[in-house]
Amino acid sequence: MVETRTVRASENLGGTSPAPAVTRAAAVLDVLAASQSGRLTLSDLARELGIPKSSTSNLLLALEDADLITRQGADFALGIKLVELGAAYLSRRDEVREFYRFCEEAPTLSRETVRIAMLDGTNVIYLARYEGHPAVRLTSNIGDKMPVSLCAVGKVLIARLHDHDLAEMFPDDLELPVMTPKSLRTGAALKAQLQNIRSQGYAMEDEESTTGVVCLAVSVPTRGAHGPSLGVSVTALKATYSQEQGEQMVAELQELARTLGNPMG
Amino acid sequence: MVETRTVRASENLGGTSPAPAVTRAAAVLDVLAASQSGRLTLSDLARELGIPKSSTSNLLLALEDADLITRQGADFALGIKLVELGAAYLSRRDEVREFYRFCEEAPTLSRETVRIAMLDGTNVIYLARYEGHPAVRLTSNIGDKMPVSLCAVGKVLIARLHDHDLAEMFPDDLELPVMTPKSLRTGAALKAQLQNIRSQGYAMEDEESTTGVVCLAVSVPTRGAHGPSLGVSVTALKATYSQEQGEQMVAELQELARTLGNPMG
DNA sequence: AATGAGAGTCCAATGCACTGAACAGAAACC
DNA sequence: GGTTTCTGTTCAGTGCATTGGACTCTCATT
Repeated sequence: MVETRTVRASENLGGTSPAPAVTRAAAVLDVLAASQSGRLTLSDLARELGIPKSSTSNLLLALEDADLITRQGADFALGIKLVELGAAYLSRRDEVREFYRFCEEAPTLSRETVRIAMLDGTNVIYLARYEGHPAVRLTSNIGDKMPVSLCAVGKVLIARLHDHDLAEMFPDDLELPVMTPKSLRTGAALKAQLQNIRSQGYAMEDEESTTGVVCLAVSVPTRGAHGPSLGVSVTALKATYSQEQGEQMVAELQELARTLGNPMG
Repeated sequence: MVETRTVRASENLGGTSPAPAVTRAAAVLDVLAASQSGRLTLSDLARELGIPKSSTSNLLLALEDADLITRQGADFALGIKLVELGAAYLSRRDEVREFYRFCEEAPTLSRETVRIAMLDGTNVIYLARYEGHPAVRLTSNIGDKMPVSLCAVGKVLIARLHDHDLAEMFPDDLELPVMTPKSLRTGAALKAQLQNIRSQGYAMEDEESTTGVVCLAVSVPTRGAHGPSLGVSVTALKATYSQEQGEQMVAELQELARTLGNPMG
């Protein structure tokens, strides 16, 4: 945490930014979310954001007033209102409801750990998790972010993008985050897999984020003009994973994806 | 939705409000979260908030820029960033992690549906849910809000408050929200239960929010000076519920509460 | 076509939110 | 005790964000 980023009106190059206080307030939330302990003092935040303490004080008062942050003694932390707003977002996505319904009734998936995720830049965010049979106890929670290169859903979702976008997001020499010895290490390695994923219609992750764990994922056709990129995945233990079981799970995932893509549910 | 509330600097009576743009931006999020469809146009929002369209436009641009809202054609909706921030909040609460760990290992609770919630005004917000044996398929999700009068956790949490606070929050003649024939209907009825809850150390909900379902809840001792009011609850089917089973579950809930209240986990 | 009601955008004038510097309190150091 | 280095708060001046009204565009209705 050495770098100090300045959030000024001039930040958005190419145009003057409206409501700079809002932009800065959002930056406060980001900094709190990214901070190790989740608790920072006014001065910490002012330093981190590169804005005067007096201005920061005003921002924090307004944010606290709106319950978006809480004051804990001298420290500030994210507020419970954010959980509530996040839940409000999810409650509007009826894919989530349909996802649960489908998982409960699917012959194989109903006994597995299934997740639905959406693409957000070069990460995926998990929207819901179904745990039919918690053989695999996941550490990831709803709302958690994961680099696309490290999970099957991530790979299957970026496989939908155009090559020139991919080239921009993942230059050949880009160093990817590494979590296990099997993690993909460069943009080139990642892009090399995509053609294969496109032709077979699903993606696989083989111990790339967690040793001993494999994932299969399928992309959900975008419903409507403004929908996000969604994908569904199953997580299984490598030790008990078999080819036939994998094929069955992919088939059910594909049916789930079709169901979610269809506006009637 | 007839009433139009005006969000001006003078809103916070008793003092001028700093960073009014932030206060208004938070109001935008609230309105979107509260709206039926979750999608409103710029003009809708301007009307609802009682601020000029041009100002609203600026707010929305800034919010969109921060990913806190998304534009879907002419409509605006809550953004995925809120889910992410909500998850960041939860990830910092280590009570949640400990809650899961405890539930998995507890003899009885590990096979039940258990939740942890926190008090937020006259509502509780669910922070996590453990589903050991999904006999009871809950419709509530993490981040969902519930009036305290309708659930066991709510009742056990307000039982900790002082009488004068209770008198203010729940006047005798206050009409409470009703979801089943057994729901408590007035502030007086709610307060009448509290003395009993205090003396027995746990609260029960008997088909007050969902017919056929009972809940037991215990309050978690507040850890540290600035901690929120937390409670844990089990949900069971009334049909299969027995006295002995209830006693066992209360005992385990109390142990869970002690564990969570203890700073070492 | 013509009209009206809705949407969102634009821009100059202006009033208020931001800020810098000075201030005060707490804690840590020598 | 004195000094330094934190913390957060206060306030008057000023520069920029806000805003009202005019504008454009789209879509129904007559």
